[in-house]
Amino acid sequence: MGNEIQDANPLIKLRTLYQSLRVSEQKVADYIDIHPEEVIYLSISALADKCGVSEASVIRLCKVLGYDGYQELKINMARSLVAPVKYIHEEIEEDDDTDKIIQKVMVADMKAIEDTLKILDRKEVERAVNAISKARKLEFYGLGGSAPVAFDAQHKFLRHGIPCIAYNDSHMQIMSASMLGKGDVVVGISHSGSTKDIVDSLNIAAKAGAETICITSSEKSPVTKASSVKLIISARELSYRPEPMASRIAQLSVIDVLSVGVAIKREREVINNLEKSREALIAKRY
Amino acid sequence: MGNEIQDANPLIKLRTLYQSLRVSEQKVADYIDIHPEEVIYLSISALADKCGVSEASVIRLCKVLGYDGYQELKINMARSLVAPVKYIHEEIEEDDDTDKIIQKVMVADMKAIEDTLKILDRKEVERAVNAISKARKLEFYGLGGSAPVAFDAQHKFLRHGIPCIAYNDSHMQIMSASMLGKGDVVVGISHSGSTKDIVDSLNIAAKAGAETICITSSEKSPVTKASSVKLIISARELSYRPEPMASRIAQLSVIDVLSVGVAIKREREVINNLEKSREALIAKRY
DNA sequence: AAAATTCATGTAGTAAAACTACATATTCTA
DNA sequence: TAGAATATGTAGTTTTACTACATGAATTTT
Repeated sequence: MGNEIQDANPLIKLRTLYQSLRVSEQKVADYIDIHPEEVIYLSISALADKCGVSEASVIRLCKVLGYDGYQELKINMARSLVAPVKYIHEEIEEDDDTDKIIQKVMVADMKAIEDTLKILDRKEVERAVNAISKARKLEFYGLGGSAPVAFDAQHKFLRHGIPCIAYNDSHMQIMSASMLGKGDVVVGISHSGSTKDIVDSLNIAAKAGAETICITSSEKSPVTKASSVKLIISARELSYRPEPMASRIAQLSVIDVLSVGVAIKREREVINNLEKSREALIAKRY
Repeated sequence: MGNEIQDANPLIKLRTLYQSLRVSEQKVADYIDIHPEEVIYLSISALADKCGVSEASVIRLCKVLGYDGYQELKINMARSLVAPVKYIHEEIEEDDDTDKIIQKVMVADMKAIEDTLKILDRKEVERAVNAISKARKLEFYGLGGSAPVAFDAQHKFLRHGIPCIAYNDSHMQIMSASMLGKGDVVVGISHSGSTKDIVDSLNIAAKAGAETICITSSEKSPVTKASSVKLIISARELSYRPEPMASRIAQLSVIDVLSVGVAIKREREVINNLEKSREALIAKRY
């Protein structure tokens, strides 16, 4: 082991050194150049055979290229061969096959997180984490597609030992909001930022003295106006899907961020609480 | 040579099969997971030594992963390693600042989707889409952290006009499962793949004649055994968070895929149904 | 042009690596 | 606690990678 040039692309080296190679080595070089994909699965004897030369010549070639032996050549061949896949956001076409659909949908979901990562305001995240860490009571409000996000959040924070509840019933939301007070925290989740019931509940909660946080895709919207902490996510939806799918993924990722942020803040208690709930769940498993 | 799965990323395979590995194999898997760069230059005996197991165990691991032997594993490791992605999965440290936390958590979430994209079986997706498209009745079962995923799915498919319900109550799941019949479809969601109640419900549903689909991170697990269609997701969790977060993101992305897949299959009706439900919601907005 | 020298290549042998079959140990089950 | 099933290691075999050397071809020198 331990060669300095070992990370250079072997195929390129092969070509640059070609002229200085002996005839038998050139035969091997030729074969490798034409069948790189095959070579990485060949043994030295098999390759020598295919090229009509001796194993020794193959080894000599490896050394000339700067490798310690055939294994190292193969490994470096394999490394250089991978085609780095690029992920591009693409619209779904009606005649896409399953492969295409999987690719496009999942890439859109990834990009939603990537885009959100870029625009998410660090200061706002910090403010949200601080508020939640100290919360007496924590509530999540979501309707329709945002309801599962709210429940996901509830589940995460419950595990952290924070008194927490999620509502997807607008009446319950308003009722509960009116009973909040100082030190309580509400998180309203609305993709559009214009869900009337959520806005109402946030306003009521704020009036009652609670801290209001929103997660939304719309920077200037009724929901952001009604919130003191604004977590803005970004997601380019596939136009094929007229409803927000990618943004829900982004919302959940933001929940993850809050969850970890809070966890770190409450380190020690949290570790204990997680252990407790995990133990309680073991009986539910095989 | 000649294995069908050989192009899947071995590191990802390692993780999806981890739970089904023997202890000595897990030791090797751990080492590979932490030192992938080193392993591609190690001989089988050196690796066995470092892991404190026998060479035979290393070979067994290779075979479990679907390779013919250690050489093939190494080659495929090398091929998968090159991805010089700008986003790198990194563990959370206790003294990370907000910026770092946001970055690490969201990258972990993105990677979960990326990894899942790589291993998700196209054929299984197709089978799931076909079954759901024709389903008389569609049910989603999830408990704990998987419950929000089930509800998210319910929401999506309801919008597509498919009779659909999600349960996060194990009693309700079993009851409902027993009342299913031919033409009905059940989707069981379990990260670990070992949630007893979900497995029971799936078995009952299968006995009743329904098609059973699972979404899980564990390729060989009670849940996959109980399902005729297996959707395997991959997610490397941040060790800081002892519960699955990234995998839930991946699960949701798979739901998105199914949703779009089904939508395309049911093109015309779907568009109409979406219009209807959207109109019905407009009254709820400003 | 023959001898000497250098260089290219293959042969045969060796050490190590990869793999197999089996024996032993461990764990699970009844 | 016996028996079965499973997991793991041991020891032996085959294959691979590599080395040292021998042969032969090409080139140079006298």
